[in-house]
Amino acid sequence: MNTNIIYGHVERLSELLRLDSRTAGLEYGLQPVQLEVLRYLSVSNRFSDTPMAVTEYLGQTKGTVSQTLKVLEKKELLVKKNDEKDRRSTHLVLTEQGQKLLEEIIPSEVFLNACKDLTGSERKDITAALARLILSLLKANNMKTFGVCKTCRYNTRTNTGDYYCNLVKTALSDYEVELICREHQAPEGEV
Amino acid sequence: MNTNIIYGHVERLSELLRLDSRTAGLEYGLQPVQLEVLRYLSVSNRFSDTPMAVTEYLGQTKGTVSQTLKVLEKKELLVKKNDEKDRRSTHLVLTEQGQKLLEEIIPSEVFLNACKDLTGSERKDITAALARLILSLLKANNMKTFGVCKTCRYNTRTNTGDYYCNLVKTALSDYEVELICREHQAPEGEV
DNA sequence: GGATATAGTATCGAGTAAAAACTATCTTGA
DNA sequence: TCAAGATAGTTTTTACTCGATACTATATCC
Repeated sequence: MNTNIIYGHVERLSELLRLDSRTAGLEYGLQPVQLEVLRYLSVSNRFSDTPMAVTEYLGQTKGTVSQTLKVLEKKELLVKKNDEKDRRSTHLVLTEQGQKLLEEIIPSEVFLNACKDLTGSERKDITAALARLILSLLKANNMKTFGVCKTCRYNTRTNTGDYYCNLVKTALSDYEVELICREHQAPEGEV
Repeated sequence: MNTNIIYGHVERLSELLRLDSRTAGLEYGLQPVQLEVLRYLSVSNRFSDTPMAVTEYLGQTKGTVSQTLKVLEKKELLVKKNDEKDRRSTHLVLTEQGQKLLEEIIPSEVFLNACKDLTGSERKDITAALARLILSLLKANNMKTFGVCKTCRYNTRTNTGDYYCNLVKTALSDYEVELICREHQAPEGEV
């Protein structure tokens, strides 16, 4: 029964966000999914900024995602850059305009007002609760966690203190370890 | 900044639920919104089971909702009954088939598995956190709370112990006070 | 070096959602 | 009391989402 209540709440919250997102994107002619893609790309690292990564993130089909990206490209909110090593693959980079638009629209005025209504400890609780639920859902869906490198089991530090990814065998900058990676794996033992 | 993280989490959760809902409804040819309408109607009271109430709940336009309802009616998951007093108004009643379908599909297997992963206290925390966030969002959107009569300021008890709504001036059964009402108002002081 | 896997695109069809125009009924106020 | 306006709901049109399917191009694996 408890589960039913949680489901109901998540459904309600989901609908409210969709409404908010739809309204926020409206004046720029952007759909909820398009905003979501922009937000994802703004925080994804260089191994995770491809159409296929977006596809996995959204859980949609690649054809659908391809369409969405085409629209965003046409609106000049992102550009496609060929991968130098793998010529099948393209990287999606937000344009300055795209980055700016995203910062303007999200979070929306309404969402910010809603958060103002919360105390600091409420925000902390809510953040933790959401993260916990998302993790369980991802696990149940056999979906990847899309966490940032800093929290990944593959991330290590060299004796000079630099970050190094053991999966792709590459050094990562202080900036990069804060970005989302499609290969992210929680440390063993955690969930 | 905290706010940005919350927004991101809600967006992610929202996308995951949508995916779940889409998958769950797929084999019955039902869309996420349609499931949402069915779920709402299954827990709404006799003042809140009209197309207009659904419209308010979803935050969509009445034309859109009218389309959705038409589909559900055609699938024989609900029937429309004329209001006896106000002939403009119709009540939406789930058919046995509709009720059964809803119970079968929602929450989905995947969602249930995700919840199994949570401890009792985690569930409690998550439920509370979601409720808190939803309330703030509704407030910021100037939307109604859609709570159950039992928690409404208009709900009172007569000296015989029966429930009575001071807004619509009607007695309510023990069953009815557990249903959602579109006129729901939190007691004064609470948010 | 040929089979297979992977990244991505193009097209089509079913469905969502808003906007605007419409009907029917109810309420209100001069 | 009856005309004006408010309310409940439908229909039509248009733009967009998303999945399915079929397609091209490149990479990988025996």
